[in-house]
Amino acid sequence: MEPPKHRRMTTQRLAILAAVVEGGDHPTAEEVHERVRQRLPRVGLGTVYRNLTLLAGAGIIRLVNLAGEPARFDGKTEAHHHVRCSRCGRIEDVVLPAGNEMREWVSARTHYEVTGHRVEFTGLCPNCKQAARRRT
Amino acid sequence: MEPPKHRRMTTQRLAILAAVVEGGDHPTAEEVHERVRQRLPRVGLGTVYRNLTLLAGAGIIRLVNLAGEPARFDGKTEAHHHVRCSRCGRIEDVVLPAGNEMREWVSARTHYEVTGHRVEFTGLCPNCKQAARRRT
DNA sequence: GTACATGCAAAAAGTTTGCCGACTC
DNA sequence: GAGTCGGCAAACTTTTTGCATGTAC
Repeated sequence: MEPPKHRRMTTQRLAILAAVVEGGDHPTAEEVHERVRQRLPRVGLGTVYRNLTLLAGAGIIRLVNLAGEPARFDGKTEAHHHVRCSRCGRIEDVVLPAGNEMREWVSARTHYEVTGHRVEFTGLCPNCKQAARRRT
Repeated sequence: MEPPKHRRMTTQRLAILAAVVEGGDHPTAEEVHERVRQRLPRVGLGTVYRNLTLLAGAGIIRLVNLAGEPARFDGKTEAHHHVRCSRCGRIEDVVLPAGNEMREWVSARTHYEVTGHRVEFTGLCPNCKQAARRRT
């Protein structure tokens, strides 16, 4: 369970990183796999998953992970959210304003017809706050 | 692909509905299965999925479907969002205010230490807006 | 040379589906 | 009695993992 001490920059890892960053989109692991295989045909899907997870853990790429579909990866690590088309599944970036009327704002900005949004908060519940305090 | 014309209220369907509504929590399909099997031991997981999907489609329960975990179901159908503990996975309800400072507000209201939130918009992209118009 | 990384294949986890007999209306 | 529904098991999709070999440092 110990994380590795040193990272090695292998051909595969570099190609996987490039496939996510240079695409400028939000590929699934499977899509990354296809792209990488055009240059390195022997790369396995397991390797793709391992490296995407590792790169996301290092903060080099972002795990998008929208609900109800396979995970996607994003070369842009700055804070931003996403619009997803409920019909074709297409995903685009959205930078939220601080203020109100978010749906209208997003709709005007992206030319999507925004029909819904989901907000999900994460954090520590009261029990876990205590538990974390004890262990620190 | 045609949906059934008439719904029948079977013992199993009723028990599955009860397991979600009476629990007052956010069970996964597997958890619903366990609860139902205490009274009806021969119920299969497939039946549970079929009925949860059907009930959610009819708007009787809600599919929660947080990112990165198995789908969950919610007996409360009014508009509300969720806080999830990133440590133990516990999920609670949150009703959002219209205004700003959402994270602080959620934190004060739920006693969670809110460390992150995700916002995901859904709708129709420009292409699909046109396509939908054509078909209507 | 040593640890980390890859390839391959098997397995795990979550969900869907096909078939046929059973039950609801 | 017609048509929906449930039980069971198989299949499917996405992701993880074990193991022997390969490779960056």
